[in-house]
Amino acid sequence: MVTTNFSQRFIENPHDCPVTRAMSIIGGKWKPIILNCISNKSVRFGKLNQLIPAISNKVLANELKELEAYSLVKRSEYKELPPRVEYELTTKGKSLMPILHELAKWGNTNVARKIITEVR
Amino acid sequence: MVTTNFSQRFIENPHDCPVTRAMSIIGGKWKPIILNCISNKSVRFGKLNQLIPAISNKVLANELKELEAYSLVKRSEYKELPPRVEYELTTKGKSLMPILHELAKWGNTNVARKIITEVR
DNA sequence: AATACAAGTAACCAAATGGTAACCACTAAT
DNA sequence: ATTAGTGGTTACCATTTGGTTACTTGTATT
Repeated sequence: MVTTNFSQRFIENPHDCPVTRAMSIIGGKWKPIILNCISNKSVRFGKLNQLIPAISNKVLANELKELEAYSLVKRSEYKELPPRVEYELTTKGKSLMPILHELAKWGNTNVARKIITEVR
Repeated sequence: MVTTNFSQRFIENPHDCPVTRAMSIIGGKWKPIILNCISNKSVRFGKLNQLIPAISNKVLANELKELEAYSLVKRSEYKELPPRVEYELTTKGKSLMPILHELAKWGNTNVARKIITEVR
């Protein structure tokens, strides 16, 4: 049985640790940001690129593909002209919302703000 | 005013987004795992290396230094022989516990387990 | 005299990640 | 004929991150 507290447990296989599992799935530089952007509604590729201007379309495409492979995100292609592709959270993806919510909450604290402005 | 929901907001500066702030502080490959390991009690350097065997001591030392610079972790050096150094969460560091908790909770779900075993 | 322990550091190298710019397909509008 | 819009892909390169091994410091033990 695997528990949540690993403070004193030797982890032979890194993936026996739930935090390691979670981080290896959504721990990329951009994944939580992307997930957050599509957490309310489906969003088009181009719109995501606008919402996250610092990401290149190559990386955005890669990250979305990965999230789709994990079935956390659903890609819907509409055969229109010009083409339209929408991304949204699947039910599995929505199970990440408590994490995203806590991340956003903490990221809004003064602790986080100060670290960004003073240390980084 | 900065809100938590950015679905339709253009983010000129990435750090205007709370999720981006949070990820740029604790988003490293090892940081949440380290924080999780010291979340209950102070832990020695060598013990951390045992708890997270996949991390090299160079990287562990670097990550701890960064977390210390952010005042999320406190380093206590005991002038004994052989030397003893203990790491623990500061009050600020403890404010991360809801995130760590949600990460661990999600990492324990079947959704996460299946992604690890089937996709990665 | 050599070895061990703990907590690192230094030098060096390998791999992963990220970024840039150009390009493609399709059709409509100019 | 060219340009525009959308959602990418490809090739190439730069940066970041991570890993390995050896070394250090100081005392105690063998």
